[in-house]
Amino acid sequence: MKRKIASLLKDTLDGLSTKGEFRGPTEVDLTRPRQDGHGDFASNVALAAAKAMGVAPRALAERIRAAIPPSRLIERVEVAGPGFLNFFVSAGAWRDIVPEILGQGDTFGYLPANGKRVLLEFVSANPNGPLHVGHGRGAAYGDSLARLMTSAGYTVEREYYVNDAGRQMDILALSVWARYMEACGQPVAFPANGYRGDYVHDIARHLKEAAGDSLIRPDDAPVTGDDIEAITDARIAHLKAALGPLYGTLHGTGLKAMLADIREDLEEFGVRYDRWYSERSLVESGAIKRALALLAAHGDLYEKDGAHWFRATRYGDEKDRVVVRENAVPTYFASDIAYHLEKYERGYDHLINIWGADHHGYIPRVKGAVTAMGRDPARLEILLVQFAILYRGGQRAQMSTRSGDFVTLRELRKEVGNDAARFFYVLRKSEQHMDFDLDLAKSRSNENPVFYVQYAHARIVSVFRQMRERGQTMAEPGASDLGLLTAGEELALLRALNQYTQVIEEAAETREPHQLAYYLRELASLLHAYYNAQAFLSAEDPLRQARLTLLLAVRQVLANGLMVLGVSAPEAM
RNA sequence: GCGCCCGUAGCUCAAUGGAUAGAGCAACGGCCUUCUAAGCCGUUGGUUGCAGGUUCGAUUCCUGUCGGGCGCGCCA
Repeated sequence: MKRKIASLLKDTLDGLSTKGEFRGPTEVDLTRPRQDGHGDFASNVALAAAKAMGVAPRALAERIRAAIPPSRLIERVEVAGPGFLNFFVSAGAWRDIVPEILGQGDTFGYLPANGKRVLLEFVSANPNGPLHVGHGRGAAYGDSLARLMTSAGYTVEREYYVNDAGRQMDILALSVWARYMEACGQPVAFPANGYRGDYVHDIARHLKEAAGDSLIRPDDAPVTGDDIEAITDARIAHLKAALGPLYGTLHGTGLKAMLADIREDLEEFGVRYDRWYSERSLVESGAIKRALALLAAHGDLYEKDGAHWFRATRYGDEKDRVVVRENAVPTYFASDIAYHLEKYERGYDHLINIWGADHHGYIPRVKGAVTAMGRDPARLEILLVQFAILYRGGQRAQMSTRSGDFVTLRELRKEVGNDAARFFYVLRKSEQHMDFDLDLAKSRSNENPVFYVQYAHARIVSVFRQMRERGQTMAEPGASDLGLLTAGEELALLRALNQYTQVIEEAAETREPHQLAYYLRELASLLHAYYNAQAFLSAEDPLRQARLTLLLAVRQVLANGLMVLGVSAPEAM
């Protein structure tokens, strides 16, 4: 609808321009006014152009108004305020959306494919513990964005980058080994910075069942000083030497167990990945060497203090960054450079990374490396999801994977259900710090707005259930006379239905799923008001048919919108 | 200290550079012999942290300042 009005206005302005009666912006800016009396759409062209033309805004607006040709779309156009043009759309034009929705069904709201391939990488949490509620926000946001962009015409692939190569995984292995030794009746000192969660015990038990006592070794690593990190590194090195090839079994057991847990958790949450991309595979394929060679060829690598450095300051970063350590082991950053190069080589039109806000300082170096390798950094979009600050019993709750003191995503899902959790997460825009009240989120109360939207859907289904119970029937939707829909609530609903496609498009382009969540709440609100104000089944026949047809369209849009957010549309509550 | 994000009603949050800044929850008053009351209708609630600037017009853009979060590893 907006597009139709905009083109009508644009044609008018073009006409005036050729007659020399208008000079101004060629792009037509059309907005939806907040206030009822200001029409359905408003344009500020007269305000914007008046100064340059040296005329009064209202007078110019009046001239434009007079030049707008009559159209069945428009009931009237008013000049208001300082010089706004307010368009009032005719009821008939609004009603056209109903057959369109019913004709397209589940695919209503899908924009034509735009041929663009997008890679969306999100969550990518280290597999050294279960996902917690902080990861849940990234998961809900990323998956909703993927669905949203799919609906907006993109071809989207979801990817999870598995950090299976680093020191953190060695620390998990060491932690599992310590618990394993305990389980074998040979307790050893638990690493000071090890992972203390219960899941480590579980993995250790499974390891004992599978490997018996074959991994028992004396805990006699030479330990000196009081540097916790150094002690841990020494123990890891010692354990690797003591276990030999069996270290791979230990490491692999921890990794596999955590990955399986994360994968199952996400799938139950409605998030399915197209690819789980292993960091280790980059080491093994030589991709890291290749990426570093590219940087070197570009003159952006140098040696200092026995390490290899990327000249990140050349690309706007605060300092240069190490890519190969003194001990010849590449850093995580080196893997990431190779990973991004590989993403570019796969030929996507656009790359999106969703990161936790704590990684924002990492952006300049990654973009810098990409630029240095001759790739266009503009094609890499990094979206940050702010932390959720957790409150439990009115107190801030600490979240630490190390200590094992955290609320898992699985626990939250079990308490509130997937629907409530997903909706709750995407109701806040991602860059907003979010206060997550666990007691509120876990209480299955009507304070959770997802029920409000789902109830609207269930209510409509229920009307049709009642209809059948009363022995009434509904004719083909196309046969009803929608012209009978003249009540205020009906026009409000029709207007809202006309907005849906626009909401999808804007939410996708701005990467803001919360826009859709708010829209659905608004649509649900209009439905509830309609429900309370008008009778459907007891209305006279032609009117009843028209109203039921409208309800079908509303139900369809609610269902489609909820689907994009990964939330179910229940038939009954 | 430097950098990034945020600051809007009692609480949690919206608001595409536009007109009188909106919802939900909380509080208060109404609405179930008729399609689900997880609902509806109404009332109360604001110096958009503060001070400047740009603009016909600023919650939105710019500068400064205060407050909160995060980052500034040869961790990932």
